[in-house]
Amino acid sequence: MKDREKPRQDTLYVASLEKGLRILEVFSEDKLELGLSEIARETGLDKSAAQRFVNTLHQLGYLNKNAETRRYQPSLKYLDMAYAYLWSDNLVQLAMPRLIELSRQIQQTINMARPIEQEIMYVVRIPGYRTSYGASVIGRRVPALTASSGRVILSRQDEATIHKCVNEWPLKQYTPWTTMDRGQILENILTARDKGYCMSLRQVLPDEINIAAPICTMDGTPVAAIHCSLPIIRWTLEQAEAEIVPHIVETARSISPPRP
Amino acid sequence: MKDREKPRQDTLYVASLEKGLRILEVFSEDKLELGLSEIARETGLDKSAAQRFVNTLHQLGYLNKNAETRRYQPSLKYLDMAYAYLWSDNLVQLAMPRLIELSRQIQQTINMARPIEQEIMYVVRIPGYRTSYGASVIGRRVPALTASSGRVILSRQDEATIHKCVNEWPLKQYTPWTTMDRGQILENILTARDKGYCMSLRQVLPDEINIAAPICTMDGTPVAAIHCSLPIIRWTLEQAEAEIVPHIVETARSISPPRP
DNA sequence: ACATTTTGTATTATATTGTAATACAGATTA
DNA sequence: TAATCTGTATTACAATATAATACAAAATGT
Repeated sequence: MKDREKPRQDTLYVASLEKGLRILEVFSEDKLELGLSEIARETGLDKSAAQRFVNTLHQLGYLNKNAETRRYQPSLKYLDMAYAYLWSDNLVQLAMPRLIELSRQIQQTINMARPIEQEIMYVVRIPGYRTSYGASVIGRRVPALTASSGRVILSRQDEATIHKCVNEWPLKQYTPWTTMDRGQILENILTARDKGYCMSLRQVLPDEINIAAPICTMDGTPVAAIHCSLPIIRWTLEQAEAEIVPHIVETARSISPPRP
Repeated sequence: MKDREKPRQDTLYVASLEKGLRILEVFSEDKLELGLSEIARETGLDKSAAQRFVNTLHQLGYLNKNAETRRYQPSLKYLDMAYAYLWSDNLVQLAMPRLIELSRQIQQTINMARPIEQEIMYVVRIPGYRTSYGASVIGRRVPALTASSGRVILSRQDEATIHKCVNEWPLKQYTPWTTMDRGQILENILTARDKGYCMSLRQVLPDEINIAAPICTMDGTPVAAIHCSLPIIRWTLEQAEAEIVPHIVETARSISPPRP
């Protein structure tokens, strides 16, 4: 916790709330269950502060306490937030029936993602046959430059923005084949811009082909993307292009949000 | 906001955190976008407090602000919580591949739910053909007595508990056919106890048959349930019993968690 | 089995932090 | 056009959250 962002020394800023939320946020894929000291360490709070905030969150029902180990875990209450979000995002609401229909048509895993900062986040996941657990969980973030959805969203920005982002945004190596060369990524994005969809190979999961198409508002601003995952052993790029791409592109096109 | 629960006048309790979380929680199915005054009204906070907390949540990125209307909405950050929860719940992790396999086998909507207080909450939803939006969103809560999953979970409690819950827990009328008679509900639960699964008709959605089976720990404690939804126009109870029930029951049985 | 460290819990005096009152401006409505 | 209803900004004040303790209970290593 070296570089603490100071969030404005404002009288309208409630620091206690931030600290409490830092604790809620600390739980993640590799921090599933934490003790008081670990929480203090990970959040940069001192022991007393951690004690008070964890206590509060426990009393409010956000953290479950394992009586034996005295360690804490996120509770079901975390999902209340997901529910609130999913209802308030009318793009998701609009898209859902079409995504279900699409998954039925092509019988493959379908995802919808939205850009957030320099990443994309999965907001809808309809698992196909043999979907891995990680690939079926909503809320997952992947660097925009690595995910086909992120690339296809970027491809709808103006060229200056594209170059800037390709050069500056973070990358993450998920598989031995994840492209770490920014030149290649740029090429992939420019191809996507011309074709209207993005195809990528083994970027996040080792055995997958991904095909993504953008969802834009009326004025052309990209606000989301849908993509499907194909097992690489059963599909060639040509097959995918012929049989899958038209469905993805058409479904994405059919989802034009009422409001940006 | 008449009956405010006082959460213990404890020096280890941070009231500011609670107030901030009250704001995060206020957004829901019918409160999708709120202005400052509305938030103040709904949470019982005064205008100044609402101002400070909303401001903080906005700066932290939890609330998106519509610049024109000056109203607030839950942001994508809400889904970070869902991600953290879903990874920390190893029952969900264990169940997911089997639920996917099940949905492939019977080609119907599959859900998994967990009990929380007097309700059940959907934690996994695998949509089938023509699934409505509300039926595909995780985090949804339904009174345990109304949902087939809730009833089948209750059916694994001891008889005294069953009677107590059936008499005291809340009901909610979702359709004209939702059972509001507690005697009938008790009967349904006792049948479920004997048969090992629960079948219910038009309880939450008007055109659905539901079949639920419990997931229990090694010592028999019910901790979750899975259930499927069948369109009532295409299935009779007899068909469902013959073709669907064995799959649901077997899948539920096969999911025995490593830890309670 | 023991000593040692780490972790969780409880209590306090202190001032920092959040508070509520107020005022004003921009929207919205009548 | 007047009258509300909003959102925003600024203040002096004190209640609230704070960090420093100390102790107990586990976990760890020898």
